[in-house]
Amino acid sequence: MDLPARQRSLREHNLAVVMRLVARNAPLSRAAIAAQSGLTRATVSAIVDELIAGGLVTEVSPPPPNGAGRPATGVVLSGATPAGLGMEINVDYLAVCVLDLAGNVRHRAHLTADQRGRTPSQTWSGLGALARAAHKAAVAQGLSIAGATVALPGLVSEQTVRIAPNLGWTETPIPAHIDGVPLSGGNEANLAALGELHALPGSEPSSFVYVSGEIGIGAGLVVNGQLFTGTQGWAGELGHVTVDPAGPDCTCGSRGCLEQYAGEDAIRSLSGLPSADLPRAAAEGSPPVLAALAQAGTALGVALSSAVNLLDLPCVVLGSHLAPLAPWLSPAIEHELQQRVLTSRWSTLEVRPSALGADAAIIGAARTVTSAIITSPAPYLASR
Amino acid sequence: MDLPARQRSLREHNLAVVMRLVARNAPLSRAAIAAQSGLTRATVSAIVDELIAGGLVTEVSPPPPNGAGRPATGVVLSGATPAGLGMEINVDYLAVCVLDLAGNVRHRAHLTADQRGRTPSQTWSGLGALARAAHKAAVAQGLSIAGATVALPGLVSEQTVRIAPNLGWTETPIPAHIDGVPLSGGNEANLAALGELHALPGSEPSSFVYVSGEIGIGAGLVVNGQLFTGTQGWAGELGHVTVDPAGPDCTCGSRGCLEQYAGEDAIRSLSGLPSADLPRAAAEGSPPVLAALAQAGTALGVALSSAVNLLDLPCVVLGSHLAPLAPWLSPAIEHELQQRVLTSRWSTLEVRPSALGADAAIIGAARTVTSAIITSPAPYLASR
DNA sequence: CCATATTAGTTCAATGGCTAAACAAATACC
DNA sequence: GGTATTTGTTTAGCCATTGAACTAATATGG
Repeated sequence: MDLPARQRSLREHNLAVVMRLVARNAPLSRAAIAAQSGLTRATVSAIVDELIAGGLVTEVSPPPPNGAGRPATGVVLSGATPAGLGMEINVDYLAVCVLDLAGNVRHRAHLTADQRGRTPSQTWSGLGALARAAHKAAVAQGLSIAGATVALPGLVSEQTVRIAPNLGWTETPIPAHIDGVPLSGGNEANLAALGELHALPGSEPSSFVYVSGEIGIGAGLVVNGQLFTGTQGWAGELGHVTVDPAGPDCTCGSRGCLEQYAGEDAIRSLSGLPSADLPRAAAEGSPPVLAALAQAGTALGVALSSAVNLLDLPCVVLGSHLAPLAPWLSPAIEHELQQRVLTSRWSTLEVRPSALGADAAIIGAARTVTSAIITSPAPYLASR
Repeated sequence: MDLPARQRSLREHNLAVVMRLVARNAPLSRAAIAAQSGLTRATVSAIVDELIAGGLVTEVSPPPPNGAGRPATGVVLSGATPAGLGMEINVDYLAVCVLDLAGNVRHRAHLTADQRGRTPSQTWSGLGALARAAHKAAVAQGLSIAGATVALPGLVSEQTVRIAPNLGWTETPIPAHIDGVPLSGGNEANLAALGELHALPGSEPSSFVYVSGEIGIGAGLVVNGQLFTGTQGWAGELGHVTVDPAGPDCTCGSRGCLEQYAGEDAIRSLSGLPSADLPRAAAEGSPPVLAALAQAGTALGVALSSAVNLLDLPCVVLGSHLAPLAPWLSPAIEHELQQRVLTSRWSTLEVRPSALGADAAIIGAARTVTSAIITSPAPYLASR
């Protein structure tokens, strides 16, 4: 339902306008902020003072003068106070990072540990230990953790993991707090897509399908800079798009699903080398591995073409275990996209590997915390 | 880019809050609007006065008193001034309707005429004649047409029809005005989905994939009450989702596309009865037609399962030529959805025929005009 | 070196939209 | 007829933004 606008709504909205401008273009002088926002210099001055008092922005030394007039003071996002804690529970590892408001990773930890034989409670406990260490490190750097988000390999809604097949989890509650910090959870592919979005240089592309490939395959969908999650947050199940209706049975109960062709186990099975280091074998030119990757690429291309036809997304980002395999998967993917996407004659379809690699999910998770403050600074300021 | 908030922004926002409440729940007293919006009675009174002065709402007689206290005056959307003109160019017909602010169809006209042998200029001219007659009829009823939208069977972006294969159009500009009224254009499936959205009783479901089936197949995607159009407005190309990667060649250059299985020509070809009245033959139990519909339903189910897995949409609405065939298509569609959609165990997937039938696109098109006024009344008020 | 032009940032009074409280209007009930 | 209740209006105060004026800090030309 719509919220009524009040006098205070003006200041809240314009705090966010200024924060977003500074986040995109720092350093920016007050006069430049005024010019770009359309607010007056008087208003911007008052807003910047409020943000400085709240520890969200800071001033930097002016650049060398390049003309007549008073030198400008630069305003940048502060690296000094609020930070976001991003975490990931995956099949083979737990990971955490602390991201400050300016987007710098201030702490990072990774624990290789098989989660498959452990109860959810044991896993949350292990993650809690990493979180405590991260929290401590952040405080030692003068940061305060404003919130935490954990990336999970499954369907997540209403603070519950509905199913994470590769962890063996069903209807598992996500704790409300971790080490005293408010905690929320999200799907790994969605959070990794958010991380990728912010790692892109400057402008384009801000629409893409991020493919997260492990045993299962998921996708994070970003449309014009916004994550698309569907009705209940369950969009992006690329791994269960039908490649061939009469294809092999899938664990989901269907047949011919993409993950039966391009999931990690499927590629190993296709190559006949169950324990191969796939990127290494591909780089060495192993014929069965190259053949398996070409087949997987074709299947990915078919499924991604359907995704692009439905969603109008001009770019495919290959993440997780698919990222190091991108050189061998991309040709087949691109070929299928070119053949099967109706709009390929008007817009160039691009396939590229993840810029953030294995850190995409934890950075994207931390980003949900910092982005919330940038997008809506007023609640944070009010809570101090 | 974000717009700065100004003093006037408060009134603009709250005009829209009130309009939206009245649109959803008319009639509503000023006191009820205040209670539901969170604004004070004093503010609501001033806002309603401004809307009444602008001809956007009107007062109705109070209902019978049912307790102590002054009787309330009801506020409803006005049927008396602004209206939207919705139009459709389809292969076999042109259609127009005039929709008032309260959602009533005040004029409707349909002209059966094959557009396939005509130039775009001839088609625009024919549509212009219908528009003039509709405009005249609206004025005679005391309405003024605030804007016009035309539904087209193809890809539309930047006031241009990029391609409409079944009309034979390529890079065809949409005129800026029609009979002196500002004109914009949109994809038929998208506009029909908007029409369906507003035809739903009360609340659920506000997320669905509307399947528009003619020779080609398109889809309008509605997620939590919002139309999803993708990066450039080209989302929803369901007809070119791959059903079988090795299937028959498609005119788009791909193979195994859904419209080769479930398009109107494809169903006729499958049944071996090229000129059959499909709904009638199905009702009479014609074996080749029933077999063809079962196959088409299976193919629709495979493609729609992929769409639902990707988009998290719990409902399928069958429109255009598929609507009267729904009783025979739905069983196979539902079967495939149940088998192939990962989330089918948590949410009930529904298949149903269009509520608006052949009028979905023209009503949805007119709705873009009236919805813009309800959602943002301030520009309309300022222009009077 | 000084006066002028220019740009950045601050100060101040006016404006308008919302609010809370008080008031007026119109009913039901005892 | 008096009191309670609900609806709708009036009024003065508050606050966030604005435009104009002012102050601060530089470059440039005579």
